[in-house]
Amino acid sequence: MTSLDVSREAGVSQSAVSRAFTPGAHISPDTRRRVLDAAERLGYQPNAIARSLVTQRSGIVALIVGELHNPFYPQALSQMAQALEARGKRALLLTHDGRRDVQETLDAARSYQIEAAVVFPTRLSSTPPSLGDPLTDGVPVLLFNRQLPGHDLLSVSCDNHAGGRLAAQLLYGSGARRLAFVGGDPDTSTHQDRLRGFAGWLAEAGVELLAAPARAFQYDWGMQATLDLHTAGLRPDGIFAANDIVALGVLDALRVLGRRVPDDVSVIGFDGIPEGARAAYRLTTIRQPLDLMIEDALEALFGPPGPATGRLHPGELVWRGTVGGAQP
Amino acid sequence: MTSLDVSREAGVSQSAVSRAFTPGAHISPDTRRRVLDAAERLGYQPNAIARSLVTQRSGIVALIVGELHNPFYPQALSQMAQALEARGKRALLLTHDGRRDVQETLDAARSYQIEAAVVFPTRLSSTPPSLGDPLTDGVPVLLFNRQLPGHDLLSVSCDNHAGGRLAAQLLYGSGARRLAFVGGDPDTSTHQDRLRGFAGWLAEAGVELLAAPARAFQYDWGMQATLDLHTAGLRPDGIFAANDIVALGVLDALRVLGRRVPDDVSVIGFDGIPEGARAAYRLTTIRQPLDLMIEDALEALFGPPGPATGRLHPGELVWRGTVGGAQP
DNA sequence: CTGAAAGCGCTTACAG
DNA sequence: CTGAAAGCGCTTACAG
Repeated sequence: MTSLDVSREAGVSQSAVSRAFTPGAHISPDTRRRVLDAAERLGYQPNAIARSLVTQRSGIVALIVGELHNPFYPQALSQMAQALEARGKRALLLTHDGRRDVQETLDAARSYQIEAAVVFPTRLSSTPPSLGDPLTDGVPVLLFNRQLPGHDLLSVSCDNHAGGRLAAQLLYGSGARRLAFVGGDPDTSTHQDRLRGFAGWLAEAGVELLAAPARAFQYDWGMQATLDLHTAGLRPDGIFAANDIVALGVLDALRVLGRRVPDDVSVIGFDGIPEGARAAYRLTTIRQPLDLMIEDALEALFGPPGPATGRLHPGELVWRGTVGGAQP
Repeated sequence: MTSLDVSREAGVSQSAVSRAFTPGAHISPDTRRRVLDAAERLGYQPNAIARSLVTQRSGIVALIVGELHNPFYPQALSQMAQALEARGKRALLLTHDGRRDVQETLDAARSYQIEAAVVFPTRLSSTPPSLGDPLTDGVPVLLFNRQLPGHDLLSVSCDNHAGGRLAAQLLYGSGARRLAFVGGDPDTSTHQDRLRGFAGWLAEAGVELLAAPARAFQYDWGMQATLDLHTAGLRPDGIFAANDIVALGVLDALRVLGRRVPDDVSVIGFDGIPEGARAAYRLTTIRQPLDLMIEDALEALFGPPGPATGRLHPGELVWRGTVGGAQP
């Protein structure tokens, strides 16, 4: 079923059929009606592939995702896909398992004439050399929630550094003085920036950072790190977890250890995943403004050229039950 | 950068360039080498859009997802995308918010000449009339983990009915006699089949089903339903939750109520999400064999025509700590 | 406003 | 094995 079939059915030229489906094309309302009716009868739909070929605009945006352990990312992914649809774009989903190069995945995507690519974090740091300019080569590439120093890629992130400072301030404000950071993947900018902010504020306040073990953004790790901390006799009274998933592990470990939250120890996370709101946790956290970040990402990719890199969005404090003292 | 550019660089015809990139094409190793080298130098990649147009095979498969509240689905989605890539297909991600018709989403996808579509469940039941044959119209459509009676769609599911029976048997085996089902979305086949299996087995055993409240596949609902059950004085000693997410809510409610698991009450879930394995839950559950289901889905879509509908995979018992008695 | 025609970048008979 | 040519289903100057 092609536009030619429709043109015959409607008694017009094939060009007219094309115009009827092109918003803003010069075509009389009457002709458009006839074409649309004929198309309806025949169940015709324009072939987006053919259109892409001639217009040189595929309308396709690559979404590259790694492991989806952290519930923050499926949500980001699905909201991004929706936002893309709202702009008339299509999302091509590509997975990246961390073993191969992101560049390879991008190359594969590029054969579909993608207009842009959004990379959702995995352990990006392991492959920076290849993530240089050749990658962008024509298509804008945006890192969501990661930054790669020394590379000229677009990027939209939460202000992790400021979030780290805020976490320190809040924990300090709750009265805690024996403070620990339970990190995530130490090779990621999110981990690094949050830690820098946290440690920086503490240093300025003259408070020692008790410990900062790091390994992975995972529940199990949060639990184990907390257990280890106590085995080592460190017994912090304030813990900043690198993200919410880790924080949940921290909280469950504290439960096992019999330490009361927030009476004995205050805990704060980062991300704002729905799970943290559950009655079993009531996690106080710094929420990433996902809606804004996604809007901004699309703006960076498709809007007028602006600052090429590192758009930062302040996190929002979500005050629940795991940090002691009064809400600031 | 087109095949013509490469042909000039390599000193061959444009056809030769095409053949060099077509596996199994008749081309001398020498010519192929020359072309590939030239392509490498110029950074050429075949245009998949143009290829799709002429071969009439886009290699694109639509993945239609709704809300991703249940962590089971992001995982299914990402594994499906990977499995597709392994077969040389591409995943076009489309969202379906439940307000609009699935048919609309599919129509939009079809303009990209998709070769197949996989629909991940949302509240599908609300739109059955439109999910008829016109939808399949050329492209095979597969419902993942849902069945739509009266429609001739492909479908791959866990054997929910058998799973429900197993849950009843296990709970009964643990000594429980006051049994409740905490349902999910009552309009879905997963909810319905699990309940039928559960209630059926109990009926045969002559055990009364205490209650079967249902609303949504969500943590909060699991919690609320359990609280309600106890407020109503029902105090079950065995609970089958419609899925794991609901089961976690059930467990947290029981914790709040001070009822010990599995001493006072046994709980079993369905799905096998990683979260259920956490120390805070140790949920006994019936795991859906995701890998097998995905393989089977691809087989149904791209393999030789087989039984058109309703492939069922038995769930696997994952014995952890929330059902009393010995492991069967 | 409308139609005939060129052309987007490929694949694939066809002839050699 | 190789090249010239037709054609996939569209959009878009171009002329009317």
